[in-house]
Amino acid sequence: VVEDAGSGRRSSADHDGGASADRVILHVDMDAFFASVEVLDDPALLGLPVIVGGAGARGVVAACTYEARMFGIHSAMPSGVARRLCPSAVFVHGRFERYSEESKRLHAILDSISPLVEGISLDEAFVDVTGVRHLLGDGATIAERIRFRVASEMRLSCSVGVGRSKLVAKLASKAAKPVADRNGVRPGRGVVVVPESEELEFLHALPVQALWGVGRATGRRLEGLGVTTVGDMAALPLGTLERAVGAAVGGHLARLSRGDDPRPVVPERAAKSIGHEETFARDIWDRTELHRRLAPMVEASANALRRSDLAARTVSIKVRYADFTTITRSHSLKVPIDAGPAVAAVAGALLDSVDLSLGIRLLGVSLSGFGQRDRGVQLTFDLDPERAGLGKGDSVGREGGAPEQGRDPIETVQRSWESVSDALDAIRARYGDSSVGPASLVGAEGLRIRRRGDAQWGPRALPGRSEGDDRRTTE
DNA sequence: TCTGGGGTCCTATTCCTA
DNA sequence: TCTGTAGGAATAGGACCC
Repeated sequence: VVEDAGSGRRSSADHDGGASADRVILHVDMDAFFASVEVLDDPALLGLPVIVGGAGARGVVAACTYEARMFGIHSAMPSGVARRLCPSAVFVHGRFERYSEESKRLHAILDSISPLVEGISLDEAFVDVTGVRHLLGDGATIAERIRFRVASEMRLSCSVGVGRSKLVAKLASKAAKPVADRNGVRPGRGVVVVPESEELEFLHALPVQALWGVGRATGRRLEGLGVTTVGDMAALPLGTLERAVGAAVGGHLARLSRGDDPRPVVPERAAKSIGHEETFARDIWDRTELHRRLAPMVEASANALRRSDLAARTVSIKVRYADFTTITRSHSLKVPIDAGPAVAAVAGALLDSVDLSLGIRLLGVSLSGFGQRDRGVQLTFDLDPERAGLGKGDSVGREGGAPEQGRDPIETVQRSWESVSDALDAIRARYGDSSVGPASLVGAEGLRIRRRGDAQWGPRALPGRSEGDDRRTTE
């Protein structure tokens, strides 16, 4: 492991360019993670078909137990379909915070194994163990050790794939998982090791959809070429593949199909965007109402931005119409912003440019184009306050000093709210999220600042019904 | 069957500027 | 000053992942 002097970041590519034949990468994947945590916390659920996700008409399945999978239920399936397939299923609205806790425990275990751990989501991670084999044994031994520790310390189960690359490790962990179908649940192997000598045989037998990057659209296009397995793809001329799916994706897939995947395990990836979005229980046509729904998402996003010590140049909104067509509108500023009112001004203007006549099903806001927060004093060459655009008697705060004249109005909003935002953050850090915030966010139950995962799996209430509050529901 | 919320990455087009 | 061009940035959409 080599420390990169520039970024201070380490990665497994530093060994020898990443393509080494003796790399050993583990992919650790928790089994039915969210659902397993729910069963862990409520043993009465043991052995039942449990679905974590939105129970409302517009909800989807986030995770489910293997007992639910026996009915054909899987993640991302509309909840209505899941309920039809298994009317006796127990729906549980997920608890993001709780899963985050368990995820931290998983990462603590993995971090104690190797410094090269790359989290993919709450429930999976890559671990490069190339450099720790002399201490802990070969890949299979380390994989078994991880499974043992997850079982004994977390009382949960996981599957581990071992291979020379991320691609193979990931597919191997999938092969290690339990399988559920109409005939019942068959336990998985737990650990699957794919040695280099068996790599191509293992890969080529898989359907193309198994490859990371091949979803429904790409899968259909490949099927048009008669390509259904990874082996078919490896046999396809590169030009044909590139014409079918584009140069970048085509080249990438061609390499993967030959087992060529030098991507390193990179700990601590920096975020590139932060945002919130919400599907409404009923479509909304009213512009004022949409602005009202946008406000908490903007406030939460700006808040998250500042917590990460970032500011964003680009503000985007996303609108999904009743017919499911989705559009985005974005605006980039000269100066990065992080104050809620500045973001609100841009997002609000973008929303005003959108036609609402079809009815809006989903609204979201996203911030990107990150730069560091700039709280320094903006110097001006013009020291005469009159000519610098500052009226006589204007008080100049620590962020003041730059001329207001010619400045982007959004930048003016940003500058004037910076101190307030800092004060809000300080108060929230000390007294909690609901201690202070914009008056526009005060609702029936007081002030509530949104957090990631608050609206994870769709609106809770079914259209036409009152808001349901029980976390657990069955029909 | 009717589709969530958090993201990343790629591509095509348009706009701006040198 | 006008025009053509090329490259980069901005914008929008779409595919994909968990």
